[in-house]
Amino acid sequence: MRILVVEDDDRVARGLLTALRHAGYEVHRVGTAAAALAAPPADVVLLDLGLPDADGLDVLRELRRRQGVAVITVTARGEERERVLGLRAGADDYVVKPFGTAELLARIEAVLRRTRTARASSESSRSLELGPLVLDAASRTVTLRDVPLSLTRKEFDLLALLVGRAGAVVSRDLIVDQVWQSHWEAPSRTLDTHIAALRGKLGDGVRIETIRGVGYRVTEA
Amino acid sequence: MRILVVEDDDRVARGLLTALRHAGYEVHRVGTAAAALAAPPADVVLLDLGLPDADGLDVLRELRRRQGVAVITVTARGEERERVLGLRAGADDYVVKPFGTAELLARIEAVLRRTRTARASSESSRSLELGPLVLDAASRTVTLRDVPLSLTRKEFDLLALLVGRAGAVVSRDLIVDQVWQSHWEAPSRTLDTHIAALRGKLGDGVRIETIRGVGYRVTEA
DNA sequence: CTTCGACGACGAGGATGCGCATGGCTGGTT
DNA sequence: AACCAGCCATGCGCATCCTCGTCGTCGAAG
Repeated sequence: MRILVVEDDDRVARGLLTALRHAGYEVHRVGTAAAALAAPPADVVLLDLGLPDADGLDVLRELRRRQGVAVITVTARGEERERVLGLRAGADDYVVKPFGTAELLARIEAVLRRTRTARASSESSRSLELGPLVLDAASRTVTLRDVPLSLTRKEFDLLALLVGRAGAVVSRDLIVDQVWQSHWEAPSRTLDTHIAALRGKLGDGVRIETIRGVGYRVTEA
Repeated sequence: MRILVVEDDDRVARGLLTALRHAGYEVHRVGTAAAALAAPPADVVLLDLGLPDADGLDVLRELRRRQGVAVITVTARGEERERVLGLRAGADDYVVKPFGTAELLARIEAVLRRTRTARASSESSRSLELGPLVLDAASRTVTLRDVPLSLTRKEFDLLALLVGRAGAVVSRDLIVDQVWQSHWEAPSRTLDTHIAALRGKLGDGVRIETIRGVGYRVTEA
């Protein structure tokens, strides 16, 4: 597993490299945004949002465009706005300075675990089918009986996850983990809302069953 | 087939090892509870409940937590209380000292026969079968003679546990431990209620026997 | 046969989890 | 600068499920 560290502070960077290499990763380090975009491909990018030569968010968006790379942002304490912007721009997770090695490694492993299936499937087929429903990951398009559907981002991610495990029950926890990163604790009706939206747009054609107390399951109608 | 013998008495242990090895089993022996839990995985554990360094029942419960291992308890004559407690804690069978080699081998084979299907299926697909009953863990679906059944959450968990150990007695305590975590103390008719619901939905086709004072056992009708 | 303990049947009460509608917020768009 | 689509939080209503008490019944032991 290769990790790219984008960090301008030499001291911080050196500590990171030592810890990560010690954990068995292959690590490269760059200090500028330009170098980050030019660096060899990695599986995970540790991105400091406080870079000198460019807005870290631009780097993040560009990295996000390249499929299959996971991004963890690094921000200084208190810069909550930066963190949120990072997540919205597509970061998979974040850590706040100062952070411990154990926490960082845990988050790296969690992100890798989350993105493994996505990465594996994105390298092989990239298109899912379930009866009259066809889902193309590359173009993020959905057709139902050859009629294109217009889904929002969350709706697409949610449907892709469910169709990817069609026939099996997908727990609410897992859905929140994958579609929304950072599993929030507070019970919320947000997931239900998106499920309802999907049911509305899919009409019949695909059934989304509720498994009370567990999660959801999609089956061919 | 690997057998783990947990026995502190050297003389008894030596006799067991000889007999079991002669019967063609691969046998390991430990003399303490701690060593038992640290030992390499086995298919059957012969557990002496009269251990010096810990309550044998604790060992039993921990072993039971590891799927696919069968446990036969060994107790001294007359310690009826121990035997019942052992069964309640999830033992598959028991022998009473002093016992003959023939009886022991017969019980081991019987236990292995009972648990084979459960072990094999748990390692391959996660779907359980018992005669006309098919239970799929991933989709949480149940069919009886190809007719889908609608079970509630507790009902499904309960049935899965029972079918997973089909043919063996599953103690009430163990059921409460697994299906409801945190064993409640107050005697309550909750478990009976769910058993009754299952019996109603399964009709014939599957028998759920009551073992008074111990637990339940499911068998093909 | 009697007695005792455990289980089965049943029926509320309460708890839980979900669907849905609404309103505020934010980032992107024209 | 104003607008708008998408997203998230909240609250209420409802259906379902779980729980638990009581009583009747049955099996086992003496």
